Formats: sequence, structure tokens, C-alpha cells
Amino acid sequence: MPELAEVEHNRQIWARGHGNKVLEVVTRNIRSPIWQGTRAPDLVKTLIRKSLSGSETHGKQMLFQFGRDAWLGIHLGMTGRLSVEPPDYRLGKHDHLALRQADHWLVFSDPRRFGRLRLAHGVDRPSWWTRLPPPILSSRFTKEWVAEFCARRKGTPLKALLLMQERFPGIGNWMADEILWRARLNPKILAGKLSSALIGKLYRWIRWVTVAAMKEMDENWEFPSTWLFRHRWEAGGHCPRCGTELAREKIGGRTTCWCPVCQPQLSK
DNA sequence: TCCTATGTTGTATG
DNA sequence: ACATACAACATAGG
Repeated sequence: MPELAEVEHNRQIWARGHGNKVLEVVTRNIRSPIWQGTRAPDLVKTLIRKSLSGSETHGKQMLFQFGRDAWLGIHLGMTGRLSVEPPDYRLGKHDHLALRQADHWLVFSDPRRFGRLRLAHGVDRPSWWTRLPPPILSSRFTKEWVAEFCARRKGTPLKALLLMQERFPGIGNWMADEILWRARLNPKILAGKLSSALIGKLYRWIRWVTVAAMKEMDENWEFPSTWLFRHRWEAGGHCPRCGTELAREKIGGRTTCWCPVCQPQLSK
């Protein structure tokens, strides 16, 4: 489920354990790719008896701090999620990591196992965290930052462009489609074809959809039916703005949904 | 059975 | 260097 707003939502779930000591660490399926780059016994030894001291998100990434000098990075992949479970909880088949605290378990589960765990030591945040690109809602994420990327990736279709985490951290498949639909930009338009005015428009909708997604997440994930999001998966869905039947096609390797009327190709 | 899936990475190819 | 297409990862659900 995880694009940036839902990643933040998952972080908040585990944040219920802030300030509480880890009394037991259970690891499962440690041969699975989830653990690639992290040795489960190390993780157990590192986290045990430390307190969960803080957490943050960056795009689709999460970072949890334990004590002063231990860090756990989590990427939820396609189907990962975090939960808080009662003390008598029995681990399910898709639970890969569980941390017991005084009155609950913090559980990471992921049926498809595309998620990743990453352990780091040291007082400072790990370098793979501090090197992440400017977040979309930060002051460093400017129109010029987007324009520069469009110029560099001038042959990339906008849909594929928005999925590039190196510049648009946290944007995933549905957000990209929502942004392009609101900006009335066809997903196949090549990044280098956008005028400065259209780049400005794209930039503003990137920020708008990000802010709105965070807000909806706070309000229980009730997206109004005026969003493309609500129609994109329906068979024969229609554009909530003009009623035209939505188009669907793979672009940049992902199923893309757009309105052929609201989002025309650029005219020459 | 076949197809799809809110993600990322690697390989082959142009 | 850039870009695209595709497979791979692993599982569930329509």
C-alpha cells in the first residue's frame, strides 16, 4: 500500500512504541530477500533492551532509532505494513519481524516480500539516509529542481519520470497518475517537451497531491470521488471531471490510467 | 488457468 | 550516457 502518505501512516503506527524498551525480538523467514543485507542475529542483538527512541519517514523509506546509536530502516515494498498487536499475538506466516514491548508487539509483515530491512550502527543517521534527495514538501524541492531533471531526462515519458525516486521521493503509481490527471498532462509526453509554464503546473500539482494525500491519510483515507484515485481500478471507470472512459496502458512498466480528453498530447 | 497488483533492481538492447 | 522493455523477486485475489 505504500506511497509516501501511507508510509507515514505506518510509521505513526509503530510510533505508539516510542519511549518503550524492546523486551524481545522475533525474526522470521530470515532467508527471504527482506533480510538481504541484514543479519537477523545482529538485529536481535542490537535492538534487544534498547528503547525505541524516534522515527521518521522520507518518501517511501522509514527510519526507526533505538537507543542512541542503532537504526532500523524499513521499506514496505508493495505489500508491507506495520502493526501493533496485543501481547498474546501469535505471529502469522507473513510476519517477518516482531518487537515485544511492555504491553504490545510491533510487527512488520509483508506477504509479497518486496520490502527491505536495513540495520545501521552509530550516533549519526546512516549515510544512505542522509543522502536521500530533497523531500517534495521541503524548501529545496523547487520548480527549478524539477525543471533541471526534465532537461536531463528529456526523453523520458512524464509517467516514468514521476516514478523516479531519486527526484520524486515517495511518489508511486497512483500518485503519479493523479498528478498528471490534475495537471492535464498526458503521461506519454516526454519530459523535454514541457514549456516552463507546464513545468510550473506539474510542480504545483506534485506538491498539491502530496499535501492532499497526507491530509486524507489523517482523515481515514476517505478520498472524495472527485479524485482519479477512486476510479482508476474500476473496470470501465470514467473520468470524474468529464465522464470520458479512462484509458489504461503500461507506461514505464506500470499500468497507467488517464483521461484521453482531459490529458491530450501536446499540440504542435 | 490467467491476469492483475500502491515497488525496486538487474540485464539485455537500442 | 540514456532510455526502454522485460524479467525477477513472492503471494493473493478476482
